[in-house]
Amino acid sequence: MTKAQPRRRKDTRPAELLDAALDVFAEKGFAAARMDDIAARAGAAKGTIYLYFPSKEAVFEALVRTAIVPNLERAEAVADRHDGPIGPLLRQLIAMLTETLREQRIVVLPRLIIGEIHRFPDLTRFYKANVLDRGLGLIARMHRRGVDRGEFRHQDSDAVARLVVAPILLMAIWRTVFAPHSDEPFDPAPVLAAHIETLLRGLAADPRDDAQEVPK
Amino acid sequence: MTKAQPRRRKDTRPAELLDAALDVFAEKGFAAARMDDIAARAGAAKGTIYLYFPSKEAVFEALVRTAIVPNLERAEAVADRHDGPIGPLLRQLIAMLTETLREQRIVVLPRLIIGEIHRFPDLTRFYKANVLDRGLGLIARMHRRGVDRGEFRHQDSDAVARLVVAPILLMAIWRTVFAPHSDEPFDPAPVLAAHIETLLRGLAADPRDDAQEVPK
Amino acid sequence: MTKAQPRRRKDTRPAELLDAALDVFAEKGFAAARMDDIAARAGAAKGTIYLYFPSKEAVFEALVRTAIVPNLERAEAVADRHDGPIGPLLRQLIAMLTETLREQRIVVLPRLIIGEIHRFPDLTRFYKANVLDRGLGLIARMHRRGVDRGEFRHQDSDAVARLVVAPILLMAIWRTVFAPHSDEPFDPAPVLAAHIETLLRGLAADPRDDAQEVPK
Amino acid sequence: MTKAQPRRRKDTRPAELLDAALDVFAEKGFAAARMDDIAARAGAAKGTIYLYFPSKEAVFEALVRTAIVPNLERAEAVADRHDGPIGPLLRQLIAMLTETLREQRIVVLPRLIIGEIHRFPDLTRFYKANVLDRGLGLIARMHRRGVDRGEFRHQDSDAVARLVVAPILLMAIWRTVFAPHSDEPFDPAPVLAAHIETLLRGLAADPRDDAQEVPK
DNA sequence: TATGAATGAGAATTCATTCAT
DNA sequence: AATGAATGAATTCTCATTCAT
Repeated sequence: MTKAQPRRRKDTRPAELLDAALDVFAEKGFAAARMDDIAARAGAAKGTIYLYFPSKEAVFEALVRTAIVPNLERAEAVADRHDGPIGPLLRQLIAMLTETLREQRIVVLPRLIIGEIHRFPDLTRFYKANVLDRGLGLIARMHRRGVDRGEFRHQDSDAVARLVVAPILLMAIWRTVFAPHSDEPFDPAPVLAAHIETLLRGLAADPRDDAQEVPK
Repeated sequence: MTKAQPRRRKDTRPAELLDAALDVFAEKGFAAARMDDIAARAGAAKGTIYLYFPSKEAVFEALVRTAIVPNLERAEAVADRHDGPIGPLLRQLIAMLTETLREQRIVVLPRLIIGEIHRFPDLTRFYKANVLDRGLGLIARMHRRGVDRGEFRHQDSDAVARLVVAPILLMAIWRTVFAPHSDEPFDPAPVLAAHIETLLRGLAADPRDDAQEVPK
Repeated sequence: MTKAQPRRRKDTRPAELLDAALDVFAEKGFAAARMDDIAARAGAAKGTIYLYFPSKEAVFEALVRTAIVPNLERAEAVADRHDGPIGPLLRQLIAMLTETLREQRIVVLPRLIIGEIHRFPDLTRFYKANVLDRGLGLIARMHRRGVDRGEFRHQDSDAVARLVVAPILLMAIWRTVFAPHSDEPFDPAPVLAAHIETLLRGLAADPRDDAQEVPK
Repeated sequence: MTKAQPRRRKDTRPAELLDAALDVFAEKGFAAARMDDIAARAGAAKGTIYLYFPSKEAVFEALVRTAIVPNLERAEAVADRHDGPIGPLLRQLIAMLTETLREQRIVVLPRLIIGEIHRFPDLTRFYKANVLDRGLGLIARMHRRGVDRGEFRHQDSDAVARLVVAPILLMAIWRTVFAPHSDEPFDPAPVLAAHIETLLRGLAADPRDDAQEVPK
């Protein structure tokens, strides 16, 4: 009954569909998301999705593959350009990650990935290699640089990298899973402040160095 | 046409079924888990589940409601009994949580809950109130006690509580989601060591106090 | 959990069960009635029904077989004993049928039988032979007697018998099917009055004979 | 794995499905009718039904809502157009109803409705208001007109309306319920003749007026 | 390219029936 | 005689996928 939009630019359609898919997956999870829903939210017919993606699985994979890497590349660019003490860089990277996850659309991805990715072995490997190992590797390298500079104590840098991101990811999850069903709004600011403060003190070679204010 | 073998196990059956459900949900997620699978793994017929739980949703709810609170109560008992410096208590609580999540059966729960609980508003509220707020509250109280004793710096105790658990939960998730699809085995020990070390230094009023070894 | 009533008199149990079955079938129809419901309403356990009836079908059959014939026999007794003009006898038989169907428990039977009996070929034959043909036959014989006495016009007595019972059965159906969902209560009295009045005038050899009042 | 053959029949499909549903409901009753059966008889797949009706209940409702009203409207048109004595009109209306119910497809509806409609409260109200009250109202109005013209005796017209239809409905029920399980074929003609004859004599102000032959 | 009617495998749920106690 | 836990066949409904238009 609906007349198709005259002609959709073939090259923007996939992105529109993935955009819609993100919303629907976020709302219902992978299994409960219906292709109909995704199509409807993208203003397309169900069959149209199959012109661009061979299956529902493929939609999920494409979504995960495309949604995060660009953000990671921005972080890498910042780190590459950086010079000088590592503490402030770490603050900045944490701020970037936090900022990314503040965006309403993206914040659901950690939950979605944690909840659903285990059924996609290929995607899991891709994600681990191209997002997690790469992102954690970046932070680990920065930490190692800080150790080399005498700024940080000597610690297992790969382990430290996990400590850096854990509270931020958990806040994102909290916001999508529990905050919507809670009475009081959740304010991430104090947690973020405590995280940076505690982390940098905990990492510092001489903790006294790091009594600066939390930015943001 | 029917083969009945009533083994008169009315009182043990629910636990057996939830046990089986934990495995199946862990393996497939909520949506992909089939009642047939759960029944089969419990050595029962499909219909038997419905003698004890009115729906698949109810099985999930019962599982989440019963699986965690006992562990939390053990932690509370330890904290109640504790006297003296808080640092070692915090180490002990972290060790308990880690130990609980080391058990193969339970480790999947964080992933399962994060991935699926959003479709169960009542359960979400229950879980937030009876597990998260309660568990985080316990840690926050301990931290506050440490601040009062002059052992810890003054910080937002509710925020700190999140920092305490975040790396441990994320390790549990890592183990169920990414480790199975990875080549190298994942060793949580160094992360745990770095976590305790960094955390206690970061929290300490005088970081130098806390140069002890990680117990593990 | 319920301790069985010490010992149920074996001979009253079937009747109690059929009594319960009547209520449950009436409320839900045959297919939607659960053996559990019937047992519960009879204060027995589900398995108990199977001590007396081999199947749900058998319960229905027993119910239909036993519920009506006694009423019919009472009518036959009245007719056998009767002497004199047939008009008043017809009034009395109509009143008896009406009275039987006024009883709340029995009124549902016409609907139940009409709705469900077609799935029970044996029962259908039994019911047709032992209730319908027998009841209609009784009325037809009475009509024929009236014709012979010169009281009624000559008409097909078998056909007339159907005319006699049709409005009464339809009122019973109306009461169970439509009256419960209606705002105004349904009053069968005027229909019954009109029926007797119209019928006896319609049958009478000389209609003028039958201008008496309707008894009610 | 799937064989799709969209024959673009969106506008005729619902009617085809209801047609099939009438047959299947007639044969098995509502509860025992399987969606598979209905689909198969309509030459469609099970899922197709759900494109047009949200549930089995909805199919039944749609069937009842659409199957009868048109017939009623034809009767109203006849009555509206009618002028002159009411007796012949009544004969004609009775003949129309009889004729409608002679059609093999429709004759099952009274049984079906009586047996199953009680589980559909909305439909029951709809049916009572739009079929029964409307149809009985039509006949009652005609009767009242006959009383006004001095053609009929004074009687409760609403009650009379029920007397008019009762034998016809019961014959329809007889034909679907008992005749198929009976040895001798059931011939409605003599009952119909007796009905019209008896009724019109019974209603007539001066019964002698109505010694005409029964048509049909 | 785009559509959406049609398909049918698949899964949750129900409940008559059985039988060990 | 009575019980009620256990069974599993049966049925509704869902939705990813196909393909004629």
